[in-house]
Amino acid sequence: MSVKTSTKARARTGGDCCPSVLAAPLDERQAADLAQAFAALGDPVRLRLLSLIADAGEVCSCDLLEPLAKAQPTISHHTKVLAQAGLITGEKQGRWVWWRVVPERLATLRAALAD
Amino acid sequence: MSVKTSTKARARTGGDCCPSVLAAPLDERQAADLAQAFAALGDPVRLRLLSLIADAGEVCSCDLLEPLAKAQPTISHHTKVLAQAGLITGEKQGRWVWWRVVPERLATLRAALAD
DNA sequence: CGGATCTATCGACGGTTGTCAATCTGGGAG
DNA sequence: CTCCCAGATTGACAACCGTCGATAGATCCG
Repeated sequence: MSVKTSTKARARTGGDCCPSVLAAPLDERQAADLAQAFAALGDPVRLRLLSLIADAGEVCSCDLLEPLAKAQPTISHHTKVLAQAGLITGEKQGRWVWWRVVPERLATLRAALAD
Repeated sequence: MSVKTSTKARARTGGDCCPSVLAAPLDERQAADLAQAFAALGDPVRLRLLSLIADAGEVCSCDLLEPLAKAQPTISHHTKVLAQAGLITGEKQGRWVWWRVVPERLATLRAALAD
């Protein structure tokens, strides 16, 4: 199976770098990676969370509690999911954690939806 | 709060047409709509299913059973989820249902990940 | 009509997920 | 050192999700 997919897929998608859903059938590995990222976006609270971080540039978790109206462990859970999907990154400074979006990861997902 | 967000958001996103996660904080409605679509993409089997449909242009469900190695009700379930998210559309012809992708919906999601 | 085929629906089962109260950790502030 | 605060972790619970066997509906063929 590797022979069949490699030639076709590489020619159209450029290999494993940035697979596209539309260009050629995904193998299990690519599908699993992309699915994890899309699943992270598949929750309204996380989407708004990401949106708030993007809008502010840098946000500490404490600033997210009020606009999202969720308990602190819930916010912590969601930031963890987004971070594990590579969509945000957190830098600890003193007592606070400063969250920022990872534009490259978003670009990867955008590319996956394009041909 | 409606005053604050309406002016800002409309100016940067063009209203409810094609909201962007990065441009301005999403309201609950936009977040819920986008989250449903991204959640539909958040499963490896559905991603590969979408990929197969896109690659073939038009596919009947029976051609999806073998490459995905899933039972027929499972395939039917996944096509339903993708269709409800607006990502694919099915046209019944005789005994078969021909599935096609909806490029406009994918474009909406791509726009949501851009600024 | 009767049998065959494609698809959708139902019911059930196990696993995952979103949520929060309670608790733990670690880094300032006094 | 002690207290306080930001954040992570744990445990628990309900809700949801992916999967499949069984079944039902629809359509074609002989």
